[in-house]
Amino acid sequence: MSDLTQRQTEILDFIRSQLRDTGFPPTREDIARQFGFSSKTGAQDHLMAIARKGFIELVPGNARGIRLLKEDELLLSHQFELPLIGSIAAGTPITAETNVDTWLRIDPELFHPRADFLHRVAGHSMKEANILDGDIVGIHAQDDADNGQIVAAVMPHPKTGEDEITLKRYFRRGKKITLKPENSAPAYKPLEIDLAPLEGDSQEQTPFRIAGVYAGLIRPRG
Amino acid sequence: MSDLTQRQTEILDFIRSQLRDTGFPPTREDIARQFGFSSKTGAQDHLMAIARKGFIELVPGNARGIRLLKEDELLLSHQFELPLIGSIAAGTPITAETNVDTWLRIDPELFHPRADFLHRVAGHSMKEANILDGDIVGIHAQDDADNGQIVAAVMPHPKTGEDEITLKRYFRRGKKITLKPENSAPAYKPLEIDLAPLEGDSQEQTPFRIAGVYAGLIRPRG
DNA sequence: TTCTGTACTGTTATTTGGTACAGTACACCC
DNA sequence: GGGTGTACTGTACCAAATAACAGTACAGAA
Repeated sequence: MSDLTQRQTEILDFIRSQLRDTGFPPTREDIARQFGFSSKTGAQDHLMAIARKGFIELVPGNARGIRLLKEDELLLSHQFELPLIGSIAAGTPITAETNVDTWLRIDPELFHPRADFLHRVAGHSMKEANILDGDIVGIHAQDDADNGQIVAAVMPHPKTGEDEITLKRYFRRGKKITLKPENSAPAYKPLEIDLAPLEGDSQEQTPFRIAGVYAGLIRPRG
Repeated sequence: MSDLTQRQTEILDFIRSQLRDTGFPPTREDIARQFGFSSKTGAQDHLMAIARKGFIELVPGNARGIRLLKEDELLLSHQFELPLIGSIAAGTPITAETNVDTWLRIDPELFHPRADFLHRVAGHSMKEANILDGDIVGIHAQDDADNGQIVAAVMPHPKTGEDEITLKRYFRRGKKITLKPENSAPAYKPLEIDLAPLEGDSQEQTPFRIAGVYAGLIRPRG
């Protein structure tokens, strides 16, 4: 299924907003007026292109005969849902389909900052930050962080070598990064990373990156 | 606001079903055809009656210019939402409209047991159960609890006398109930309630009831 | 008894709206 | 260089749809 062009997306959005505001779809003339076309044929052409790409259905001979398709997914699934990310397949972006375990119906805007994905915490390394084993944390995607923030770090598992997400408190001083667990038990040791040896080395993959910052959590059991 | 007649209800239902099925409202002719009228004026008369009674709005000069009113609740129907309960008006059930501060888009089934409503925690009395000030807890509505469970208890505030929700760990031994905060600081003292004097006393209001059991939480900030 | 509201039929005027045809211009791909 | 797709303008026709006017019939309330 091909994608919509910029203009076609604008027009589809206008149809959506008209449906929301007025309760019925716009006419060709409504669309032409909205976008400053002097002829309704312009609108018609766009509608036929959008229909051909499968985003709407045009009902011939019916005034305002525009039916939105694939809106169930948009309205029910993705607008108010967040992907739960488990393990991360090599070379894929975090939120790639393959990494999504499931979608949970939670409004992303509930978190501050807004959550872009979720991750289920395993283990007790952040216990003293009140993040417990089994909690589902909301992560706001960004590739940098301030000192002292809790970040979702992506790095290979020491044994399996597979990329995984871990939560740690982030500190940076010059080229030295410290990822600190929030558990004072001796088993939990801060991780020190020196960026210096990696500089200019385009072959070697940086073994660590920030996927985002901690934005809150859900604890699904009483 | 007067009620609709049988026929008007049928016609309003037809408009709803057309909107659901086709994505846009019917014309006067669609309605006439559906109900076997030989003239579209019949449909028009009904529409004007339904509009006069406030159930729809007719947009003059617009084909299919029928707008459903009072449909918001029906459409987004709180299916994947939970009410956030603040203070509780005297003599109302917990989840009564008046007690609902807002609706949050969270799937009730995310919690175990299923959450029926949410409550925002104020204060640090449950700190050692890892429930912090500002957390939003999910509550599964039930009027009893097992020993050691965390419950949402409803009782009058000691100063204002207004009913409010507090979280406490619940213990019962015979007629004696203990509501225990999870904070070992000396300011937080267990509350002892003796049910015995209340028995058979129908005049006196029981000053405490269980609204439900703790089913998990959301922490909306990083 | 009259008035008001519901529930229609029948006809007609007028506007709204869909759609076809003929162009122009630009960008990208092979 | 030709083909295809996008992004429009401009004209025109005609079916779709609204809306107004004139009725009929019945039922319940004042």
